Amino acid sequence: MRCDVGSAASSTVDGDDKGLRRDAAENRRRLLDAAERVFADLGADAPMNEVARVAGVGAGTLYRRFPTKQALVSELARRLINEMVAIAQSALSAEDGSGLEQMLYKLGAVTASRRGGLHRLWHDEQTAALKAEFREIVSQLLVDAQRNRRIRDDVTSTDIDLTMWALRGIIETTQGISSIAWRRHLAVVIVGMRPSEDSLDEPPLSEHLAALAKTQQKTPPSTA
Amino acid sequence: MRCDVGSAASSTVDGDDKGLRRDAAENRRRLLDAAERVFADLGADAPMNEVARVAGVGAGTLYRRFPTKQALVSELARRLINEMVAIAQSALSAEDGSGLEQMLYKLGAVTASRRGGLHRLWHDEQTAALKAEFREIVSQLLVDAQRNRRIRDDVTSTDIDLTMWALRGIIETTQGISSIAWRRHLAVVIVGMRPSEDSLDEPPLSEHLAALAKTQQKTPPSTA
Amino acid sequence: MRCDVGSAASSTVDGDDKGLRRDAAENRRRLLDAAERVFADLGADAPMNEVARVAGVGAGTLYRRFPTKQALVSELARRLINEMVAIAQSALSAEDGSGLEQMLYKLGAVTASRRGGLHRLWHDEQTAALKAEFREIVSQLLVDAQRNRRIRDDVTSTDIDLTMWALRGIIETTQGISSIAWRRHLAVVIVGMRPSEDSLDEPPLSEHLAALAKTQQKTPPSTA
Amino acid sequence: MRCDVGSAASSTVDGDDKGLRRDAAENRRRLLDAAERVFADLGADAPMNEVARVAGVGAGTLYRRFPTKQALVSELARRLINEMVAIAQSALSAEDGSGLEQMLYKLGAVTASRRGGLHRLWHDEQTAALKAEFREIVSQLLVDAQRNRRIRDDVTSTDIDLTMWALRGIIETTQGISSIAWRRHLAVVIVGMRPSEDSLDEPPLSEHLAALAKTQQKTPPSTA
DNA sequence: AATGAATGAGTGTTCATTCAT
DNA sequence: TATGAATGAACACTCATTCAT
Repeated sequence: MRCDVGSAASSTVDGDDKGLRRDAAENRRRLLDAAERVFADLGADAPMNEVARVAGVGAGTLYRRFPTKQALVSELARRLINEMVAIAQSALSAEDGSGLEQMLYKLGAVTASRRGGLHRLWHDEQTAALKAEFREIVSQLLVDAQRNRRIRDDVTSTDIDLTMWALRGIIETTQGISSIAWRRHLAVVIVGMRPSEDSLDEPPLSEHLAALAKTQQKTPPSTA
Repeated sequence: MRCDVGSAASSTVDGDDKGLRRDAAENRRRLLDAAERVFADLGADAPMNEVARVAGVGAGTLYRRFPTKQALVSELARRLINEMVAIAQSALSAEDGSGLEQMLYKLGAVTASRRGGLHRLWHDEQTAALKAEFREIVSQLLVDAQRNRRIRDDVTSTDIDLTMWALRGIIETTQGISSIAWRRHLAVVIVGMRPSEDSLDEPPLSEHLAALAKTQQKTPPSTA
Repeated sequence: MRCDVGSAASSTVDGDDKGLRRDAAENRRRLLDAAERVFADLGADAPMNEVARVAGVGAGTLYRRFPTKQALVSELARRLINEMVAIAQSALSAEDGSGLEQMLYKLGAVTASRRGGLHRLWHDEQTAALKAEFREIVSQLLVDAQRNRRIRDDVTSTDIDLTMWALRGIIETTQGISSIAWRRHLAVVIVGMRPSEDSLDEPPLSEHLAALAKTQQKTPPSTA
Repeated sequence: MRCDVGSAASSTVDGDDKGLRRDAAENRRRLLDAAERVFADLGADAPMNEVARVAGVGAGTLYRRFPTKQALVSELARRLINEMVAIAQSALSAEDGSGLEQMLYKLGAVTASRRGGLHRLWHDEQTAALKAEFREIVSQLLVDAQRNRRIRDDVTSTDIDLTMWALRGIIETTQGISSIAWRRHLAVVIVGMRPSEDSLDEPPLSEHLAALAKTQQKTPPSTA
């Protein structure tokens, strides 16, 4: 029951093909799609030659478009986060505060269709601005959900981050077993975030980070 | 004097050194400890030579004990699951039904301390028997928790699997940022599993798998 | 309309653009100038694409004019020797026998301004005729200098060759350190060539070559 | 009439094989000799694989001994300068002031036997200390020669540097034509350095460098 | 005719694995 | 039996050259 989604990857949200001749632009898209599939199937350390082969071009062409493997991976990250931003934005139109939940389900689906080694993508430096944009929208969705009493007040937007990373963990583990196992976990998590009398006994990640930042301000940076 | 014990899986944490001379057994342990540290520090594609170096032996000795890198990694998986079994067993002694929750927190801590790329270990064929043993205990813990009204009745043991995989996803992503971020998520999940009036709108993974198994029985296996 | 003029070598500095449309001729000159600059800056293994880029043309245009990199390099050699011939000719007008010395200083300056990896150019087959022309003039200059008692009689024109190669060695080594270090060595060499009582204890290169030629006549050529 | 001197390279002056097993030490020497021959035949950008092939080992063995190509080249440089130092030292024993001249002839012979791409070796950073040692000895030889009236007083030790670089230029150009052509040029240069009434009209390199250093002290370094 | 995108063999380098000592 | 040197198949990346537009 292998599911080579394949063409689903083509409908992405990126506009950086400007300034390229037609065939070059098409090649660029072909390369990115191939990379997505190859990294999905073989993991993040799949050979660049394999990406080129699947895209049906020579290695040189791949390197003409993406000067290093890292650049290719970064571009995949950018495409992914672009998609995430678009999903989050479209969730803003929900009027009953359910936008956050809608978004999470859609993000899970997108992540599952990009089964590949997306581990380190989140921390890619190149996408900082995009991630900030994404977080901004998530914050709005969260406030909206809380105002509508769908999500408890002590949930923070870092909890949404954790949830996405959690779903990724499940998706990676259940590859080839079930492509929707993550939905069950998300259902549990959403119930856990609903207003209730049970207290959340752990502080949110944001507090850890704040504490960490404060520590680093006091101690002189080790420059290592 | 090959030591491919394989199915002889016992529930001791490090019980497979029997049949080896004392020094050889110690060598074996040293190698596994070194591998754990090296994979944690350098990632799963750390060189075998580095493992040997840290263990203080020659590469040949490492390969005498573990004939391939995969064998070494599998053995790490076995050790990890052994530890998980031990943790689960010790949680059985809780009398108020909180054993499941205790276990999850402890498993998270163990996973976080094994930061290395243990992604695919869960599906390692060699550990099937151990995993069955682990699942058996988890089932008991779950029943116990449900009998004590700490966990809602429609939670299944596959939900515990999902939770562990979710924690792994978070741990991998937050490496170097926070070593306890996963605890917050676990708190949310546990609240989500508490008896409540909110329904879980998604079927558990076990149902997917059952459906899948039924399908595969009908279709002749593709032998691929 | 290939332009492999080859043996039609004239003594003009840039005379091989005849038969090309005006713009093509200009393109050709632009390419050669670009190549000179690029090889000077980046060394002899600078990429052809860089040459094209600096020339402001596409790679295809470069390859239309010079079918291989070697062809481009050979043409640079031809240009250089053309320049050398011109310098030698203009030195013929000195009336006091100092033409040879003037020429050597000017050749050094030209070589220093072509810092690029022009090592093997001297032996390029394409320039044999030009080199013969150059040697002819050098012989005249040498005779003139000897007649004027500026150069001792046992100096041969191969000594002038050696001197030029020596200057090239210095120029290559002192690149970026000093662009005129070679002048000092040339001054020493010229003093060494002045009539004096000190004997030159080594036979000139011409004798080695004569001996070599005689040997090869006896032994049948190995056809390898 | 190719002359694969070959084994002449083995009698070098280096003692860095200590701490290696016998076979490894032999391999190391084999690799250096092979590198010398390969770089001589194919130029400095000969493939590392070719060096390994000629040495009769795998690529990995070459890289075990020399972690980068640069390291291999540097080691060749070190061996060469070591030899030069030894030659210079042995020239110190001449009692009539002819040591400098003896040294130059011997250095020429050594350079000619290392026909390969020795261009950049002289400026290799790793050998600064060795070069200082060499220069120190050359200074002594020069003073000695001047005291014995064999060399004029306005010759400086940078003139000896220039002479060596000049010989290298000749040797590279005359490869395969004559292996001793450089001797004639050296004879001319030595006569040019003998005490005479002809003045050297150019300042020595040392003055250029001093001027350059002074300039750089005044202008703030451009950090480029 | 000019362009520059595409090609693919080749380069330096790494690392799982083998084997002589 | 333990060692670590040797191996050679990859891998990321480059560049001379070709060819569709």
